[in-house]
Amino acid sequence: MQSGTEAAIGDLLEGLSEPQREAVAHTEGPLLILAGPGSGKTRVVTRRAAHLACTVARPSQILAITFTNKAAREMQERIAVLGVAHGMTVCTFHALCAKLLRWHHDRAGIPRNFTIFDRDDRRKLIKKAIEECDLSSANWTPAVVERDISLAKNDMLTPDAYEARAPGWREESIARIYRQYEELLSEMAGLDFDDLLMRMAILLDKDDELRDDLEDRFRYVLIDEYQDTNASQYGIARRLTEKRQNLCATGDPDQSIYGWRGANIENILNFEHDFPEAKVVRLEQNYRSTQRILAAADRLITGNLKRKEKSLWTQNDEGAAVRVFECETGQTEAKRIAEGISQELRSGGAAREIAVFYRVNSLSRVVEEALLKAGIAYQIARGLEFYSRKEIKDVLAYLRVLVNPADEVALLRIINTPPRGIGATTIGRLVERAKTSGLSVHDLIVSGDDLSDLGRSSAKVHEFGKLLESLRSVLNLPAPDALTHVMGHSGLRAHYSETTSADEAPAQNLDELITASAEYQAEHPEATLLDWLEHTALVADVDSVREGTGAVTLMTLHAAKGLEFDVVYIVGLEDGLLPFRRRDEQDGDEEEERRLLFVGITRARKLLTLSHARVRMQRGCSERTVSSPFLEELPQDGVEWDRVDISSRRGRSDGKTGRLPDDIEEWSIGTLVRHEVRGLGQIVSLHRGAKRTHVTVRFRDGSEQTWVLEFAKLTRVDFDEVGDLDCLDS
DNA sequence: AATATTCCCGTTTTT
DNA sequence: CGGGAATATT
Repeated sequence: MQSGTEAAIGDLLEGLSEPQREAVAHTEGPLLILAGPGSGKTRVVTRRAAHLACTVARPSQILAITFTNKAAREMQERIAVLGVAHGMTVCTFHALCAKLLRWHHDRAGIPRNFTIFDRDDRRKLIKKAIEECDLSSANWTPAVVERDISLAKNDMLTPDAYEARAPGWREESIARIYRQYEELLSEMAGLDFDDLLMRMAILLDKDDELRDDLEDRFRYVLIDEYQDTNASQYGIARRLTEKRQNLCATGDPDQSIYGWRGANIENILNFEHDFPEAKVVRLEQNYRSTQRILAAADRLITGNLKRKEKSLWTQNDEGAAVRVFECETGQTEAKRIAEGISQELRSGGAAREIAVFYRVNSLSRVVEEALLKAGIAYQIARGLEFYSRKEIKDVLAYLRVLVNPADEVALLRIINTPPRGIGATTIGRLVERAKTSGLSVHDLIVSGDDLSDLGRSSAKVHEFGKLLESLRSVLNLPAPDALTHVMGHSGLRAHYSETTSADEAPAQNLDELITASAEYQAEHPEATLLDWLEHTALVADVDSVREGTGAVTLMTLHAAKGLEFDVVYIVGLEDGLLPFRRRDEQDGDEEEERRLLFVGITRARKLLTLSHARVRMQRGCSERTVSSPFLEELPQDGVEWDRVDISSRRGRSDGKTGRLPDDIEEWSIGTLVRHEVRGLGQIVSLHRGAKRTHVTVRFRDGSEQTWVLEFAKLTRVDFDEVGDLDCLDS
């Protein structure tokens, strides 16, 4: 910051386009950077942070907030290269809130040792809340209730506010469950993901002194992916920058893809209204993709009404045509992609520069199988998979209980893991007893007083209590040592080693967890066990994507945001899948789906391939598909349609997708039919609509399924044929 | 109480 | 198809 500063500042402004330079050089006051894909946003943002640190601020006064740990890490690294990172705070919203809430727990009115409840924990607790409200979880699906509560929290609605906003029979019940759930959380000193944000937003709202302190501490705030902020995050952003208005928001309305998580695209659209003094910079030149890829993206996104007009342009080459593969099944689709990738690799392409994106995780399977068969190495962006493994959650649950004894979800997980003779009835009694006595289950167990009514089990429970006591000492150890100790003394290590012959993965995963914690400890020497535990709760899928692994990357379209690859495949461009639509056909947000595809397309630098299958197998049955309307929104020029394997398809070859209408006469209730996958069945109902006929078939196992007749893979079966089929089937 | 078996249900997308 | 829960078995 002293000598050579002039030169350093000069360097930071070097080699930038005019709008980029403007953004980097901006210091005081609100700034909105509308950054199209591949427009060098990260470059601008990191340089601007460095520039601030060289001119008007100390690094410690700069706060940069991202949505994923990966983005935070990358930003930190790229600022470090510029030589000024030290002391800057770069982290995710969730990590920031967790830290601040821990630090200011007394002001927030929560215990210092709160634990973060993940999705599974939350679901268990919601289930419990539903039961305690005397509602049936058959009618009140935990998943649905969970979604509603999460959305309410993202909008910063308390149960009362939620109920007041949309009064009704359903809302009343949800609000009751919500209240009960909050009660349970607070008893257990737990916060879910949404709480981290909402509590922080509320705290900043009401605690002037704290807000003042934080505003003085963080004088320059930068928020990445502003289009994905929800009400809580927006509240935090506003409150943290009230005094100085030094908020720099970067984002792109066309890449807003988290509406389902409560993100409000209006936050970025209204930025200039919120900050009338705001300077707005548009980064529209694309440095990433070929002309043809960019043209496809640009043409597609024009279909959206809710957006800020942007004209994307590039000086890059025209490039190869965008390809559209039409395939017969998901399997042939995957096979063709594997072939394409093989070819790419043979001609010298690097595997790490190739990616496959899909709308839903379940589509990864077919692709994986095809890549495996073709001998192509791949990595999947699923960090969560590791942390959601049984053995890993078991160990972490021990630590959670040690840190926060009130954490009943974790306690019930480990009370009989590994098996120690404490069964369901005993656990039920303990929980009941805790409820009536007002003690936590943990205290009940550890206090050791008369548990004699538990009979033979009381000794085992007592023993478990002693185990917990003896493990307490690990709280002061570094994470790797604590883990080793807990794994050894709890019997988990032995438990998972015994089963080695069948499956050795669990034992290996335990080792891997120790390694991971050691890595973390090395990176953060000051960190406590609690810090590490918090860290494990806040990892995301994308965070696990490593660079330079020499493997093809597979991930969801959501996870792909912010990344780029030379070669990109996007699979499953089928109506209902992309754009995704729920089964109960209340249409989703088509504009958001379009943006999602836009995000996917714009990840590609050189070669883009979109594909769809005419028959898609999902949850065990194959169904006919309709190709995505988005495909028709692509430009005519520069897009090459490839329907090469269509000739190999079975059945009609007249090009019609459904049966002729007069055919329908032959289908009625009682008709015997055969389905490709499910076998023999009988039509039990038939509903004729204007365009489509819905048919419900009951199979021999008693199950029923409904299809659109025109698309169903059903064939009529004659009575005399049935005898034979019967023999075959039985 | 622990293990083996069947059955039932479902999901976008994620911090 | 696959995971988790209810159910059957030892």
